[in-house]
Amino acid sequence: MTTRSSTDAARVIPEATVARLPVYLRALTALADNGIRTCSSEDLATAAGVNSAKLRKDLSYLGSYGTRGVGYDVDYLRYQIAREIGVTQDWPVVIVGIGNLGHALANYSGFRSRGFRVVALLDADESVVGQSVAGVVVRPFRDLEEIVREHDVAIGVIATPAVAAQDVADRMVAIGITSILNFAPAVVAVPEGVDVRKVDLSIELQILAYHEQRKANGADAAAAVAVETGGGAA
Amino acid sequence: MTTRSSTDAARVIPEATVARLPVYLRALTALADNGIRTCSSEDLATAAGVNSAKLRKDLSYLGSYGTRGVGYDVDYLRYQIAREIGVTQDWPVVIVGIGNLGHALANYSGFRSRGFRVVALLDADESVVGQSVAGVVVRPFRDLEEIVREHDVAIGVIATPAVAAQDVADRMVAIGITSILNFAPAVVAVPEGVDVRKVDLSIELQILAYHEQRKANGADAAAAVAVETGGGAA
DNA sequence: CCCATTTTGTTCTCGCGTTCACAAACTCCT
DNA sequence: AGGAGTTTGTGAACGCGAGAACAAAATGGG
Ligand SMILES: NC(=O)c1ccc[n+]([C@@H]2O[C@H](COP(=O)([O-])OP(=O)(O)OC[C@H]3O[C@@H](n4cnc5c(N)ncnc54)[C@H](O)[C@@H]3O)[C@@H](O)[C@H]2O)c1
Ligand SMILES: NC(=O)c1ccc[n+]([C@@H]2O[C@H](COP(=O)([O-])OP(=O)(O)OC[C@H]3O[C@@H](n4cnc5c(N)ncnc54)[C@H](O)[C@@H]3O)[C@@H](O)[C@H]2O)c1
Repeated sequence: MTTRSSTDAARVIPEATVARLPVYLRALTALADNGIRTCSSEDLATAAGVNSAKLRKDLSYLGSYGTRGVGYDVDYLRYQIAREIGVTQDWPVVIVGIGNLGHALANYSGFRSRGFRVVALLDADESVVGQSVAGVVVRPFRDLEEIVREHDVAIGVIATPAVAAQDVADRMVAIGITSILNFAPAVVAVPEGVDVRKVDLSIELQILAYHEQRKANGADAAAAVAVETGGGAA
Repeated sequence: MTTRSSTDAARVIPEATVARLPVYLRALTALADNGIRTCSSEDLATAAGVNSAKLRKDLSYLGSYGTRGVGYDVDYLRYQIAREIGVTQDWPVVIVGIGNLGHALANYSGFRSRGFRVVALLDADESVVGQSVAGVVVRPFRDLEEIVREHDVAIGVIATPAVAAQDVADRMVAIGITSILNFAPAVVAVPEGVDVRKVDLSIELQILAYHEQRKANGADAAAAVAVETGGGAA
């Protein structure tokens, strides 16, 4: 009824699983680097920091790539996960906003090794444009459309101040970018069909602070109770 | 029965809600900056990028800080959320690994304005130690204990290469740090009672790549079907 | 060749989070 | 004062994800 290959029939991978596949991929790469050719779900789960039942369930959404009684072939599974995620070829990426963070991102070697290729660095500030960062010359933001068309870019990274984030996102969307990674602490609205993921340092720290405060309060309360009951640990 | 204040009686805030409180806090700050003194759950939900039912339910875990028929007082709610998260005072933070990313973090002004204060920058590389970054002199990693004791630091940030992450984390935990924000692409194991949060650029990009690939495949499949059925949209 | 052992793939159950829908509570206008 | 109009706070239904538990499949030894 369609020309689809049998491998993608009705496969809907849960979002929670999709978010873990890259972790498994990284763990498998680490195992391979250590010369390990086969591993059990237990081994891989430990390396990835999850429990083995969850790991097996996640992998089962991709297909049956293990061998019962044996485990998984590291290289084979690695390839299958990479194929599923879509990082067997490199994705071209543009970074907009070459300030403190943009510089760090441009210098990040992990991009290339994990399925991405920075094809351009863009900034609106004329004093930044023309600088060479990590061997790439920063180009003016207005060149975005030309670059996106030339390299068929689908993924854009926003590393501008928060006030500029929505404008940059709007421009990206208008030009045809359909996936955005946003480092600016701002909610960006995009039309249906465009994915936005947010990386927010302050939020992460504030979540830690919340739990830290609870730990302190809990300790206080426990101490208070201990005093009241006259109880003392051994 | 205890000396606890009435405000923390049996309040267990769901983790998903905790993760959104910082977003609400930021949205409220933005509203306040625009001179808005009161807002409805609908307004705030829009600013925070969530739906209003979820927002109200989240806020209800903190208490009843709104007024029916009116909405929320922006400053009052902002204070209540900040108090709940624990960012009414600043948390001292140390950053370990002053490379590309560490530099960007050290220069990030958003720390200070959101409840955190960088008390030290640390690195194991002697050629980095002594450099002044964002007005702070980088100190040798071995000074960690002294600094943590002096400033009563509970939160540490890891921005070292992946291979060093576990060692750094172990050292932090040994010294008494109980919350870690890890930027290195590595799973770090910590004892119970220590919180670790991970920020991983590559994982975020790979998740985007997965959906991007699906969009492409979906379009292909739709096109294939269109061809097969002889169907053509207007 | 058969059986014990290992390890996967899957089913089932439980709990959490999201969303809907509405009663309660407040304001403002007449 | 009373009623119309708003908006909050929450009870209930639903769906998804986590984890336990087990059947199916492969290996290797006797
Ligand atoms: N530095 C960090 O470690 C860090 C951490 C977390 C979040 N962030 C966030 O990341 C973003 C960037 O941070 P930063 O420290 O690099 O800021 P920055 O001010 O150093 O750099 C921002 C860059 O964006 C450029 N820019 C501004 N408006 C633009 C536009 N409309 N189009 C294109 N480029 C534009 C500026 O010219 C500048 O070069 C900010 O939103 C910040 O809140 C930074
Ligand atoms: N640069 C980025 O934009 C980026 C993005 C995502 C993730 N990361 C990750 O963040 C981490 C840092 O990235 P980077 O580009 O800044 O790397 P980098 O190599 O520039 O900096 C790492 C720093 O850590 C120091 N270091 C190494 N071992 C240490 C130890 N045991 N104790 C203390 N300090 C030590 C090094 O001296 C160096 O200064 C890496 O794990 C990287 O994968 C970086």
